[in-house]
Amino acid sequence: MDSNTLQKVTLNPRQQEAVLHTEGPLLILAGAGSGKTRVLTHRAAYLISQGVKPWNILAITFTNKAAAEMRERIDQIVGMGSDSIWVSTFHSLCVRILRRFIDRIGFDPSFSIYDADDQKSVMKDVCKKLEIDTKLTKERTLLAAVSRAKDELVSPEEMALNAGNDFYARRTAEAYQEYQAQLRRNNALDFDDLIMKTVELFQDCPEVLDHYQERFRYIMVDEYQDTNTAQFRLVSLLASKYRNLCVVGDDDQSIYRFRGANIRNILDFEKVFPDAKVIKLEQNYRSTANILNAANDVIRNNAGRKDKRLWTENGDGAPVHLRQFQNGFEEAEYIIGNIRSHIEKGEAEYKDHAILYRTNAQSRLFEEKLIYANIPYKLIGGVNFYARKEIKDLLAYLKTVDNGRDELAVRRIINVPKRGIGATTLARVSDYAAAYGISFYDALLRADEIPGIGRGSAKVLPFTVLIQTLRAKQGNISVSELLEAVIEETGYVKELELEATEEARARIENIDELISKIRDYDENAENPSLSGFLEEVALVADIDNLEEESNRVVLMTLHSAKGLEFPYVYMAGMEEGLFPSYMSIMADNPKEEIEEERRLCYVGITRAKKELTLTAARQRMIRGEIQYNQTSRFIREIPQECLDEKSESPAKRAREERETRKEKRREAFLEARRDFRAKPFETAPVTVTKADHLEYGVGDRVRHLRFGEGTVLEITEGRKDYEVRVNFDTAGVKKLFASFAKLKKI
DNA sequence: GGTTGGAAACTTTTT
DNA sequence: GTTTCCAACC
Repeated sequence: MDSNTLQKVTLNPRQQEAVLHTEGPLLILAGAGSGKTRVLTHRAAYLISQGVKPWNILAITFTNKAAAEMRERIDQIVGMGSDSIWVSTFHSLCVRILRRFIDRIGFDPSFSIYDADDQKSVMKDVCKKLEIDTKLTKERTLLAAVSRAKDELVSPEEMALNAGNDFYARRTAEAYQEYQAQLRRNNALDFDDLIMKTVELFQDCPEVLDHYQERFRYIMVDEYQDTNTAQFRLVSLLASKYRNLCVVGDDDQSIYRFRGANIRNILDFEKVFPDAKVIKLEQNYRSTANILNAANDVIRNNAGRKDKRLWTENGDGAPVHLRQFQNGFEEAEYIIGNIRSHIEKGEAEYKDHAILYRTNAQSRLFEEKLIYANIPYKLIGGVNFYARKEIKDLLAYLKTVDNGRDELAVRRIINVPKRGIGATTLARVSDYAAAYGISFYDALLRADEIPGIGRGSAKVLPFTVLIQTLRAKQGNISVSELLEAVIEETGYVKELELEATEEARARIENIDELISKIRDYDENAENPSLSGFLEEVALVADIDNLEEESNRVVLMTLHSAKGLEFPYVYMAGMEEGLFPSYMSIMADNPKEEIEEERRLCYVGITRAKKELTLTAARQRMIRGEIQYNQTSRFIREIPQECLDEKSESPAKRAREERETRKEKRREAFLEARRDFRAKPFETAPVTVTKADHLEYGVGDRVRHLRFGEGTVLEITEGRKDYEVRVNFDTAGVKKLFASFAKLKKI
């Protein structure tokens, strides 16, 4: 590709400039919807056309999903050699580097990666050991302090020095130190360590740094506004030799300050790299003018931002809709009704709609209403699939097989299933391990030598025999066979089958999904290995599972929505105290915190392509208490002329009716949700699974979640699904799709 | 050593 | 309203 062909691929002048500027530092300030991924991918293609070797290019993103997307788009325009370009998230890049070189800084390359749950267990242990009263100082607070320190590349020793005579600061530093010691004993790193240790490695081993500097001569960083100090240092170290660093970001979309993102990284880029070229992309290709004006006028209220204003050649479009309701139920009902009317009129598909909210807790109401309305949806966020108990249990077996020093994993499963090994026995084992300087698991292997264990050792034996057998098999069998062996030997699924509750069934389904995920891994990974699989698992985020092909309404937090776009966007819960959150209003530095909330609002608004609807409720149940909230200040910041405001009439349904039905519905909801939720690892992009047969036929009596009982009038077989016509006793005749309706024969 | 019930805490966002 | 934790019981 030369600069002439570049003209043909419809890049605007600013975008072209960014693509053509290949040498030296470059800051691209890319407003929402301004085509930055386009620029990045074309830039990669242009670099290669100029003779740059594909393997000398590194592109860093924050999520696997973004990385996969960029990879795909680069493949499309680059063709040959594109797969040698490294497109990676910060975390997987670091893991890859550390697996190869971490022994240089005294770690074992087979380290485990600890998630938030694991971190909490470790910190709990630390508090016990240091006699920190967790009623006064929460593990969470300590972990947050540790995380912040790591984001800022502050070591435990430095933290101790900085603490001076402040008692709490000193205790925190002690906890940090002990926490690191425990991780090291378990041969584990937490998320923040992945970045910090890589920086440490680069600083301590110039030859390793040089190796990667030579490797990555051209570096691009996406979502630069979300980098923290450690990530910034990492990138600067890598780029310091050839100085070909291109960062793309939008200071107005910086929404991860709470996670350590340092907005100064983008605001001060030109100070750190005085020779940096700065290019602003302000033309928006995504939204209508009304939506854009709303966004511009909201964000304008923030101080200390880079000056820019998005514009578009698109038409005004519909006004931004604003609706206020009596409560959250009506809000949800309205939104779902609105979505349904788009579908019925044939204006849009399910997947064209996204419902965005501030907190995960708000999703439940929408889920309920969507189920009743027979609308397929995909929920992003909440409890991560890999954080579920059953999944963590099984993974802990695999981790124990993989890394015997991961004491946390061993302790997690030593009594799963129940083996009758008590706290006393475990304490003795622990003491023994400490006394002989061996790992917890190795101490278990010598259980019969441990004094004071008595019968305990007989109980430990079957466990160690199981693990040893699995270890012997490892290498000869695939990862999925290993997991199946674990399930078989432990009787994990059998036990759940015996329980026969709704919850147990859901757990079994999750396990089935884990099995298919591992099979998928075995078949598709380049070099499938147990450690490789565990690593992949540790680094996925829920958003990575959002498949564009699947036709479902999407539910997620405003944070998760960054980088996505939808024709119809609903921002729910636009209330003071909820959004902006109570926490931000009451913070020590409310100005800054509210500015962050405002950026979040800006992100939400700019997700919409065609129509944006803002909703609020006058009263809302929060933690079982009713709260009365005013509409969000952000609504008031939107100019009247882009708004179309209507107040909706009170609820049609009586409240008492809700109360009496509540219990029944809860059960039904839990059951339906289990079937309804999109499977995290659906391999085929089908949206419905047509059943082999239906358990009911014409003339049968059936029950529907919302419509109650009725008689089946007709069943027609479509290509993808059965269409069932039912005459409901109270609701009349309805046409339903079998896979969504979940009709039960009675 | 395991089970159970009730109190307490929790909710801002997550790679 | 839901989840987590802990003490008292079996």
